[in-house]
Amino acid sequence: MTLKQLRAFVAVARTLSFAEAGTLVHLSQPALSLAVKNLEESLGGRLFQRSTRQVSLTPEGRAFFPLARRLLSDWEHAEDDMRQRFSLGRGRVALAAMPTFAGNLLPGVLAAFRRQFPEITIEVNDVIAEEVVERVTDGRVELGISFDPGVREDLIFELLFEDRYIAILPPGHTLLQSNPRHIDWAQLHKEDFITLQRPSGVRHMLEQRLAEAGLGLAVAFETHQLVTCGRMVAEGLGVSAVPAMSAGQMTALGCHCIPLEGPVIHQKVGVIRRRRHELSVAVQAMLDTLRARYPNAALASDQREGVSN
Amino acid sequence: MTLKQLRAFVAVARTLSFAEAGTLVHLSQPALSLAVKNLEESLGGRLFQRSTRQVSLTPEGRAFFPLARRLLSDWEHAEDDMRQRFSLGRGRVALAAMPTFAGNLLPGVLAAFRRQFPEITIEVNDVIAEEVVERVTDGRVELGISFDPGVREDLIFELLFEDRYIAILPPGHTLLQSNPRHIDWAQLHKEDFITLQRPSGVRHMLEQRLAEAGLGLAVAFETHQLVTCGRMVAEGLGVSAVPAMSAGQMTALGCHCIPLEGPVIHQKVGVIRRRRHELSVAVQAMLDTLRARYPNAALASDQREGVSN
DNA sequence: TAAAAATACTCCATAGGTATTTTAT
DNA sequence: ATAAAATACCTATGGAGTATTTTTA
Repeated sequence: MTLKQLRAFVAVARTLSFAEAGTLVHLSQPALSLAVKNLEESLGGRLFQRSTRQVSLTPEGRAFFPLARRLLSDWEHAEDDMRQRFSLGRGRVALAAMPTFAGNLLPGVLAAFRRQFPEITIEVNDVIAEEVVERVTDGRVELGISFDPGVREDLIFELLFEDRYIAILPPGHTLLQSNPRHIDWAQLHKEDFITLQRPSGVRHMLEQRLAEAGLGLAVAFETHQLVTCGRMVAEGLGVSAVPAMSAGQMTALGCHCIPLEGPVIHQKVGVIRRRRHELSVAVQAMLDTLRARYPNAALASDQREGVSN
Repeated sequence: MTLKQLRAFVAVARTLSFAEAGTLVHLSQPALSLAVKNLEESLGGRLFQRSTRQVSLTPEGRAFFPLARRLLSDWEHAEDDMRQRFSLGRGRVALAAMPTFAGNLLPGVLAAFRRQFPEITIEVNDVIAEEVVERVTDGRVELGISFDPGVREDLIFELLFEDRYIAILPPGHTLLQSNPRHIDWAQLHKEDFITLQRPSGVRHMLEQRLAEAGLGLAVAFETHQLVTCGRMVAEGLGVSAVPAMSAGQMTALGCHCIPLEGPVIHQKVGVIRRRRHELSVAVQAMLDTLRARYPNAALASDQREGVSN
């Protein structure tokens, strides 16, 4: 039993005429005759009762007809589904992003992506940096956006941009009166400091870097959410240091943002994926969207990738 | 997308090796390579991520795998189902039979049939003669067993046997004292007569024939069921005339059976089917079983069929 | 007698095999 | 260096077309 035989059978069963069925399937009448004949031989019995003047289904043919139609339609659906996936007419992107990115920059990325590929469903896992890495590692998501997890045999990290810390202060704060272009960590220490509680990728990263610079944090308040922290600063409860990528959000909350130096703390933010695991077409498209959004990082990451592969 | 390509894909996806998959599908490794390559081209993307040293599924391939397996298994089930039908390994016989036949001779026929084809399901419609004809005519059953419906453009009647009426009397009845080989209708009329109520094929046929012979029925009792009639006779309430094919049943009920003459009333009992409608393989087998059971009628009915076709 | 299916015959596409090359570990 | 997939090339099967025959209403 072959596909062509099945198509031939269905066409003849619909039209009850070999010649007419031929035009339907774009085949000659003898081709249909042969196809049906071979199908009948392969199944071991007649499907049509036919004279040169009339064609009708046998009881077996009648039983086979709905079955055959179903087989063909399932076949075509499956084929279509796969073609759609490959042509980005459908598909799914599962990604994880750390909250600072997910809440600030990701929405813009997703909007751009969705404009281009409206049929692709997107699942965003808004989890802390460590969890992002974990979810990529065990395959729950194909893509992660987080800090550089360091050299890992099983992962590829591709830099998108280097983030840095900025200070957030209440508008009109004394430190701002001289209208400085930046302020130092040392200056910030004299103020009530609000920070994020552990376990937070941001907090962890921050402490590590400050320790390297010989500085510690004198913490007045701790919060769980960056939003809360921002609001507390805006209300004049203290000052804080947050990743630059959340500057927009902080300003919106009523904070004043200003670059932090002495030292400038950089952290690599990029895309993490599994090594030796091909990305689905949809996820590849998402990765391309991300790259297009952060073209300045392209050179560095390309080199990095070249080495790793 | 072709069947062979799908089989190739599934084989490779199972083994994750083109060479090994080859042995599974009885194909050479290059054949598999080509098949998968063509499938990928037809779908518009890669299904496997492969180097010469290792083969793994792409995300799309992983999504396609269960789909492909399902398509193949549905395909094979459908094929199998049809082959089974044709080889009588499965199938269905829907037939209608008038009660006298259904209750007396049919069980033996069905037992023989079932011994030979245990996988065929049988649906018996135990309905009066007229209803048998109707159910065959409108296609609710493929086969009917009843009286000859007469010349019909849309039906074929094939004689199985000629039934005749027999008298049933209580054991030790006066008519039996001379131990006769047969008795006459006229003799029966002097007794209390028990008959079947209208509408019954048997009763109808009987009255028609008696009227032709110039006889009427003086009915003492009427019943709906042949069994009731038999039991009433056995209890000495009267006598009756029933089709010979129910002789076994009547004897079992305690009646004495004896041929009825003056006149001998014959009625053709046979198989009715639709003209110009092929029988399913299963029903054809049932028809053959019936013919084998009544070989004496074969000659006559073959002639009849020769004329009618 | 005419219309439609079956058959005959030819040709070409493609699937499959063998031999060989390429590639990654 | 080796094992496995890809490629090259050839052959043969079978599917599709045209022309023709057969059949039945």
